[in-house]
Amino acid sequence: MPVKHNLTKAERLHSKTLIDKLFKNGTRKYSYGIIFYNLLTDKTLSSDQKDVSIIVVARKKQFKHAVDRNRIKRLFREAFRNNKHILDNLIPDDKHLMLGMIYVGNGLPEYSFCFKHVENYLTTLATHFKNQKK
RNA sequence: AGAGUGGUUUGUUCUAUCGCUGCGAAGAGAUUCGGAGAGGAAAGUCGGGACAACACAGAGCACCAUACUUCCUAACAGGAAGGGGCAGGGGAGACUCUGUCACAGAUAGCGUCGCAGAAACUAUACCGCCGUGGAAUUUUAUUUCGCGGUAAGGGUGAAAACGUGAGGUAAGAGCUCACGCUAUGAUAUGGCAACAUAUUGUGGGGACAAGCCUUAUGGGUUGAAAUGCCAAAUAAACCGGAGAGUCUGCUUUGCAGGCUAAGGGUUGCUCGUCCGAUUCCGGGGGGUAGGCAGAUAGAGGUGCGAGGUGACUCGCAUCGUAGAUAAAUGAUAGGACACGACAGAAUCCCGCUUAUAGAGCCACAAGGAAA
RNA sequence: GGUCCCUUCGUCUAGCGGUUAGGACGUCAGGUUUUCAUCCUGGAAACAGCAGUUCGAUUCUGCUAGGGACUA
Repeated sequence: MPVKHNLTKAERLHSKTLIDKLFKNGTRKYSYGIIFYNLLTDKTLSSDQKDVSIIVVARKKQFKHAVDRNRIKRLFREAFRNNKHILDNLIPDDKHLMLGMIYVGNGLPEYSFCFKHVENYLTTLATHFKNQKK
């Protein structure tokens, strides 16, 4: 069975209040120049979103050119798109998972780098949810 | 021959799979199909507009901008052509070529010109030059102390009352004259004009206006986080300041009306003007932070023809060309070549400035190294 | 997106076009002390960059770079 690799608008975080909540209350993890945030909320708060939604951040102070910021966001979105099947059917039905990624590494990342670290993070999250279900 | 510098034009491409944002079609829907999808600078936000909101009887002041002329443009601190200055080159010369210039006014006024120097602005007397009075030395003469004249010579400085020659004088001086330089007025000729040339009159110490300023011209303020509509939500909380006087009517408290006035508007100030008691102004707090419009066909591009020295304008034909809202162009695999620079739309447009690998074209050529 | 402001020793700051660019803290050297601290003396150390105006620019003007503030 082929896995779907879509990334629609509903899977991207765009509400300002939810973003503020994520970066204020979310659990934080740092690895290899990437800061990950995740937060589970009730689905009623974000009715138009799907089960999982993400946001990618590249700081303007660190990356002066808009070209570089766009590139980083695209690479991380691509990495998430190709790895999000790991979390399929693991989120509770009444909950909604928000993910945030801030890239603070030096220089522009390679795609293989992004792919590897996003995959690692998602698998750790997946094992965490599996344990919770049991 | 090549490396280099400056200007200008251009600014990788093909196939497959997965994926993103609008649009169109089909479908009850999930979804499927078709087609479109960053730049010459999208950047800086330096000018100017379009558009929108608010304001606007009027006058004065302040503030800001511009500054050789004519033209182009919707407009501009932009552009074109011309004029002038400066620098450099060529030429025996007449002259010519190239580059560059924020290029109105210093004879409206104020201010500044450090150090050095005698003196730095109604100029100045340190040395020197000349005249003259006194003293010393035995006289010619020299030295010295005063008074007066002088800007030729000296040295200082970025800058010291125009240069050369003659006259003139005690010595000198545009003090006078000739020639020249320069400022300005008048006339004539050429040019739309800036200006140029000629004749003639008057005059002669600067510099700085990217110091204040003067003159002329122009400028209402704020910018898509503007603005309009819908939905949701709420607070007439609290603090500070001002809430005065007088007249009339009703039935005492009080209420209503008029006048002056506090206050407010006139988007900097003053006058003026308008509003002016169910209070006004300021601070501060609470809620919401979603959607639609604005928003992509426009001072549009391309080609041809005509006009103009040119910027540009006119006519005809033709093209359909991003529209997101945490924000769309990416990833993987495989080829081609020069191995891909600067760099990503956020209301739109015109300019300017800055960045830019490689390739094409044009111009420039100093010094060094190698053969 | 828009409107503005600021860059001076290592840090915080003064600076009327002509200055040896001043001060404080820090730093270095010497002295004082048995030694350290304090104290005393002395030194090094800066105008963000590039052009223009001017006899002369940290100061005035333009461009570039960096930093900051405000704005529903």
